[in-house]
Amino acid sequence: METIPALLEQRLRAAVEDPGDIPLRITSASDSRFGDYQANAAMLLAKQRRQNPRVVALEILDRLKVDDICSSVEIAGAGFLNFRLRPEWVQARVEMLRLDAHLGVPVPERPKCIVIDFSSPNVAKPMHVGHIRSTILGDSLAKIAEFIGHKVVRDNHIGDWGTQFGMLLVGWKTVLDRAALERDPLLEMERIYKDVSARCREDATVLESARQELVKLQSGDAENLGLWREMIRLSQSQFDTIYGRLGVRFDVTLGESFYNERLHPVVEELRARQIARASDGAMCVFTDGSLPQEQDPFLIKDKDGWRDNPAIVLKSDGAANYTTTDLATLQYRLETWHPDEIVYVTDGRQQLHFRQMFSVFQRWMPEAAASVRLSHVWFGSILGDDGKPFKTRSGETVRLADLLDEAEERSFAQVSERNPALPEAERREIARVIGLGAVKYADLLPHRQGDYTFSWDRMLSFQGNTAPYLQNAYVRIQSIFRKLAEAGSERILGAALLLEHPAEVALGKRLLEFGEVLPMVLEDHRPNTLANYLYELANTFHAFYEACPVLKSEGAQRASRLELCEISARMLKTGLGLLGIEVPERM
RNA sequence: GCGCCCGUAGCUCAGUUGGAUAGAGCAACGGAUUUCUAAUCCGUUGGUCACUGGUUCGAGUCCAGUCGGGCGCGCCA
Repeated sequence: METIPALLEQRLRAAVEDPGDIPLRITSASDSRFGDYQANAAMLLAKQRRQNPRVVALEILDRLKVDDICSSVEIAGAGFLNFRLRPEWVQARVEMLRLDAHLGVPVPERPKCIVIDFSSPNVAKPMHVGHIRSTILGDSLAKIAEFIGHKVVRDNHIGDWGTQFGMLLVGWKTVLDRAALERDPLLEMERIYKDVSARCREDATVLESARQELVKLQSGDAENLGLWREMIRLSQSQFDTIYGRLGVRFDVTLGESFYNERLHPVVEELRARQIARASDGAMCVFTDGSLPQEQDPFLIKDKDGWRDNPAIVLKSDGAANYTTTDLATLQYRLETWHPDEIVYVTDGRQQLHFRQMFSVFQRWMPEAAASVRLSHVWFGSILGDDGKPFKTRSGETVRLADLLDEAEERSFAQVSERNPALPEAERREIARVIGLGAVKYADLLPHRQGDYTFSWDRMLSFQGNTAPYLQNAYVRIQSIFRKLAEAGSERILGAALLLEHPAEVALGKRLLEFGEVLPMVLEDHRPNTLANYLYELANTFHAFYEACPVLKSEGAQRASRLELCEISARMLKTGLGLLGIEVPERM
């Protein structure tokens, strides 16, 4: 189904004689007093043609044929074209929307293949609050892309290789507490890592033994490989528990180690093509001078002027590092899935790394680079009330499992207070849906590039722009349907819609906007736009709910209002689902 | 020092890619309920969009500079 702006743009295009490169865009009206949609094209055209904008607008208006869609088109202000939709046309569109399993979202002409690289926890470390944004954001983008109709590959690029395993192996062999490992494998692995890491700083012999264990692992020593696999297995099982709770799944989980045999060929190619060269015993990629100095990721300025800031692809000890791993991974993904886009969901501190990596890729495989979009989707940090990075009271990093537990506990206390009569099992389930929903929504609501302040009270509030508020809108609709069933009334399926009351028309228009919003959300990788839309939808629904009694109305009006409820519920459930948030049937 | 990001109501945040008189929520105050879940809705108060200049019909948005904050800057990822 086409969106309304798309339809109006077609009409506008037919009415403009020579648009040139002026975008004939239709946007929602900035103020509902002006109408429903507006076009600014006349002002842009007037500027280019050096004409009076209102005269240009008048010319367009003269040729514009939208009588079937709009009750009025007016010229206002400096040359705005304001479109007001016919209520009966809105009604017909909502009828179409009701039959559309895609909820008004246009189907892409050519579905893309999108690889999404997100979450990426490290083996032998507990998942902590730092992983939540990547996990939730990446999962939401994957769900949105899939819903729109693209093919999605969810790829968990876990950190399962690197120098830390030398220390972990030393710790495993010398200070491992089996009972503790049994109870909480990741906590124990973290403990032995910290233990050995601390001793390495004080004792060179420990550092040396860690180095030797690492060399043994890398050269295929059977015992160390076995222990390494055991660490991965234990870690993966903990990851799976968390992902299960969050409702997150992956299509592939290929850790860094998967790319080991591809690393040296990558370095060799870069060297052979003179993209990389030796420097201080390492292989490095330097600037090719194709960009202005300020924009060049391989240059940096200090007191003495511009100096090199190379990307290291092979360390002086002969080991490759993450730039190389990422390049090998990129090569593998191109060969395996031929994606149109690869999305990397990480925190903002890695911006320079990705700019360098993308740039090396461009120089290494220019033809492939021209056909794939590489998107570094980065996000800010989570802060505590004090404005500093979010930590526990004792100053530790917050473990993700603990955070989710606390969300459910706090939510359970709320639900129990409000609805003590419900059986405990049901209160637990409601608390799970609300608690996890609140955490996810709080994370997805702010613009992802800013830091945001974590607050239990705010995210769990039933007032304002929160998950519980949105879930409540859905629950109220379900309550209507429950009452209907209890009264033994039959719902007339597929009854005609009658949008008469202004609140009904407003709700209809709002429902039709979903299809406009969702493609933008994916294009900009910004689920917060969807969150804001859903809030507006819930708000508009509540206004309808107040103004238009459903069960107390009669006949065709009642049947129509029930249909509006049904579509609203479906859209709320689907929309929240795309944010990874479930809805309860009662709360 | 250089780069990236941020600075919008007392607080937490939006702002449809340059549009019309800058919007929500919380907090404060005032209304609406024999309820379809008031877990809601309606209203009032609250602004030098950090500052200065520039670009143009038009700037919170783009450009330059200043102030303030976060992050990053050769062998961690």
